Amino acid sequence: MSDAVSRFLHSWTRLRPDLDLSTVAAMGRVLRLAALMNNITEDGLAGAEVTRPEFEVLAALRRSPDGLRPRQLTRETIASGASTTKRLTRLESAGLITRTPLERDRREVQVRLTDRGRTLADTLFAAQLDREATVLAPLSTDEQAQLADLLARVLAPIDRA
Amino acid sequence: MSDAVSRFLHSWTRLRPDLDLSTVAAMGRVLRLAALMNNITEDGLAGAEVTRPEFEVLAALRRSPDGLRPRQLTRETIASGASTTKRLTRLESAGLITRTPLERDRREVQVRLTDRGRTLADTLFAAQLDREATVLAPLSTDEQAQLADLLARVLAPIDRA
DNA sequence: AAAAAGTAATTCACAAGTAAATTATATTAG
DNA sequence: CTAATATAATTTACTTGTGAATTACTTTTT
Repeated sequence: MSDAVSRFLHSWTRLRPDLDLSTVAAMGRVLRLAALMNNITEDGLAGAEVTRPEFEVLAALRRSPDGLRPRQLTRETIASGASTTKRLTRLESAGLITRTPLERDRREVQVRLTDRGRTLADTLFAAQLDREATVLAPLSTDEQAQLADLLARVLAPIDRA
Repeated sequence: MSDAVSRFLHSWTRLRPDLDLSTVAAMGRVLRLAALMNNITEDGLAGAEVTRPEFEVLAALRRSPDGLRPRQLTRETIASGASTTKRLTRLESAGLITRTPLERDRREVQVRLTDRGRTLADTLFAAQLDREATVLAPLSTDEQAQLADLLARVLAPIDRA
């Protein structure tokens, strides 16, 4: 395999034969694939009404029919609270979401997609699935499932709700 | 599996049974694991002399004994040129790297680790390997190799030098 | 050899992200 | 019940990242 990580590994093995580099082969590639996929997504969203992080907020809301609170969005998108507030302010003034204070606890806010927000989320999500399918094309359906399973086992302990 | 992505998938399947969500199981987890691993790395580097992106520059330089040019660092770290310049300026004034104009083409610059930079890179890299090993612990050595192999095949077409 | 085109690094102007402080509300302890 | 503590969202002050313009060359064309 001649990706950047295999060159990386080769250099390190020669320089530091004392180190156990076995994790780099897997984790280095996870990090690199994610960075490249994020670039591909951003290119695909060029000219769209929202950026990639904003799209991630829309996608999280799309699959929660009753909406979510900012705190949950922060966790789902792995961002800071401050950045969630900024994205919500931007999405609200673009007419893609609404924010309504909760009755039972007025510190909290319920965030919901507007109709326009839902339509946009659906359009962009379909395009995102296409981009992901293109990138994953080198693997068979079985292999993709195998990959998903291995990753799920790594994630389970560190990605608890 | 009860990670965030499996809940994500479950919701989407109910909402949009028309979509082919098979890619999300794998790619969604790649993106999520990378984001969580980056957080873990940043926590681990708290109090260190460099940030995670700066560490990535040091690591790329560490495995290139003759140094690299900014352009190559930009590609290796998947960043913008402007951001590479900023990081190099910062690392240079911290005494961790040197920048020397090349003889054969004076537009270019050779970036090299100082002794202190190399020592720091080695220390931080060893700690990074430990963190990665901890995260990957749910998988056997064989499974980690299998994961690496699947990812390498996805990366090969999109990660050419 | 001069002009035009191309390229590497940097600078500039601005956008996006975050930790820490603040505001508003709810919960717990005395 | 009041004071102290805790929590959610936001604001503030600042850091980091980036596209586009600039600078300093090098290469190609005529």
